[in-house]
Amino acid sequence: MRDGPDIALIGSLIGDPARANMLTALMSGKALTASELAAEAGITAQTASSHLGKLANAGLVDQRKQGRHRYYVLSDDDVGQALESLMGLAAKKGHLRVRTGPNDPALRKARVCYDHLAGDLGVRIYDSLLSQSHVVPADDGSIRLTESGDAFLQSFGINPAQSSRSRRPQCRSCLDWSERRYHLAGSTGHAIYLRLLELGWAQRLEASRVIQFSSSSEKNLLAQFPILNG
Amino acid sequence: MRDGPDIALIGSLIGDPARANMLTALMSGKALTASELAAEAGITAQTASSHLGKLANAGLVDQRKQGRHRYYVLSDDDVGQALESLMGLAAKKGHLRVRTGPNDPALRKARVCYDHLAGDLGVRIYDSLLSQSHVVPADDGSIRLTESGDAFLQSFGINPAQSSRSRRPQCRSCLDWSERRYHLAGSTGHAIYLRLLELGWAQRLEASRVIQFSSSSEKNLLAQFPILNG
DNA sequence: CTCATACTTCGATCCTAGTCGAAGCATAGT
DNA sequence: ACTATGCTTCGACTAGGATCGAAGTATGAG
Repeated sequence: MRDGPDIALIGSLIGDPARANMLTALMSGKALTASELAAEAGITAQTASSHLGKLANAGLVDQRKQGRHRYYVLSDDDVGQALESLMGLAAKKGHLRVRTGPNDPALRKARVCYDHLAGDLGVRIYDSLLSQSHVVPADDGSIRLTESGDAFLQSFGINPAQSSRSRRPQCRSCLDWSERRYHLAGSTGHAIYLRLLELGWAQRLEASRVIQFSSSSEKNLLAQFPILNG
Repeated sequence: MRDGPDIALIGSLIGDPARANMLTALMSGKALTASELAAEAGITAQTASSHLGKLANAGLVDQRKQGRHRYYVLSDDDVGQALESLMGLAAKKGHLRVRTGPNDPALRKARVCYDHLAGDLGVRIYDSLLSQSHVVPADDGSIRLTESGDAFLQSFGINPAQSSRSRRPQCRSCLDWSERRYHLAGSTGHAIYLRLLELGWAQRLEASRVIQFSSSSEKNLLAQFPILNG
C-alpha cells in the first residue's frame, strides 16, 4: 500500500445513511442533542449513540455536555466544507435521496447551507450582487467583494471587514444542489444570513433546514437585492 | 426522511479501502487499466471489476475501451476536488494510512495532486510566487494572479490566459496533506506542472504519484522560484 | 429519597457487501 | 484455427457492522 490520508475512513463514516443524515442535520449549524439526531436519522438512541461515538472519535463532530443533554456540532469549518463538496458532487451526478418530504418546495425556496443561505433566494442574492458588480469574479475564477459591495453591505447593516477572520474566505461561491447554480458562502454569506434573521425577514423552521420568509419580507428581500439589467 | 443529495451513497463508495485506493491512484490524472487498479488496491481482477462497475455506475469514473484494455479516469474535475477536500480533512484530523511505503520521503518531496504539483516543492513554488507578489491573496481570502505574475509565467513559457477555461478557477490554493500548507492548484497550477515535465526538470515515476527531480533540475527550480526576503 | 429523562454499554441477531474461484466473453497475436 | 490476455459474470463464503432489547450510569425534578 502507500502513504497518505485515509479517505476511506472518513468516507465510510459518511457512507452510512444514518450518519449521513445526522451530519446533514448538523449542517444547519445548530447544536443538536443525541436524541434529536437519533430522531433525524430514524434510529433508536442506542444506535445513535454508537454512531455519534464514532463520529466524535474521528474528529468530525464535537460534543458538549450540558446538563443531562449532550450537544453535538460539526467540529470544524472544514467538515462542513467537505460535506458541501460531497453534496455538490452528489447533486451533479443526480444522486438524490428518493423520499421527498412534504416541505420540499420550501427547501428549494430557501434553506441553510451549513451557515449561509441557499436555495432559490440564496441564488437570487448572489445574482443580484453580481449584477450590480458588488462582487466580481476575480481573475482566478473565484469571487471578490468590490468597494461598492463593501459600501452596500454596510448600508445593509453588515460590516464585512469585521466579519473577516483568520483563514476563512470572506466570499466564496457554493454550488447549490437544488438550483445547480452558485450562491454566496464564506463569512460574508454567513453575515448576510445572520442579518436577515436579525431583521426578522427570515425565520428558521424548527428542526429543519428550511428558512421561511413572509410574503412581505420576501418582497423586501427582492427589493433590497434587485437584479439590474434584466 | 428529507430531500437532498445522497452523500451517503458517494461516501460509501469512497468508504471502501479498495475503492479509495483506486480513486487515489486515479488522482494522478493518468488513465489506468482495470488490472493496474486491481494491483494498486491489492485485490483480484474480479473484485476490482465489481468495484469499478459501481464507481462508473455512480458517475465517479469514466471508462474508455481501447483494444482489450479498459481505461479508467476520474470522470470530472469535481470528483478530484471532492477527493482533495476529503484528503485535506483526513490529514487535518490525523487519519493517515499506517502502511508507509518505501517511497514515502519521495512522495513528501514532490508528487501529483490530481493534476498539479504538491509536496515540499509544490509548497515552495507557491511560497515563491507569494513572496514575489506574483499571486496575492484576494480580498476574499482566495488568491489571484497579478500582472507581474502573468509576466513571470509567460517568461517561464506559460500563457496563463490561454490556460483559463470555462468554469475552472485559474488559481486555487490546495491544502497539502504532507506539508499541511498550501500549494497552487487550478489551471495555472496544472500549467506549471506540465511545463516542468516539458522542460525535462520533472519526471513522473511509473505507476506512482511521485515526481522525480534530478539534483540539478531541483536547483533550477529553486532558482526559478526564489523566496524573497528570507 | 424516589422517579423520570438522557444517554451509554453490553450482548445477541441479522444482513449487507467485499472477497475469491471458476467459468464465460471479447480482443489480439500468431 | 489456436492460444494468450484482459476483463466480466456467477455463485458461494465470510466478516464486519448496523441494529435493537435490556441493563447500567448520570442528571434533574418533585
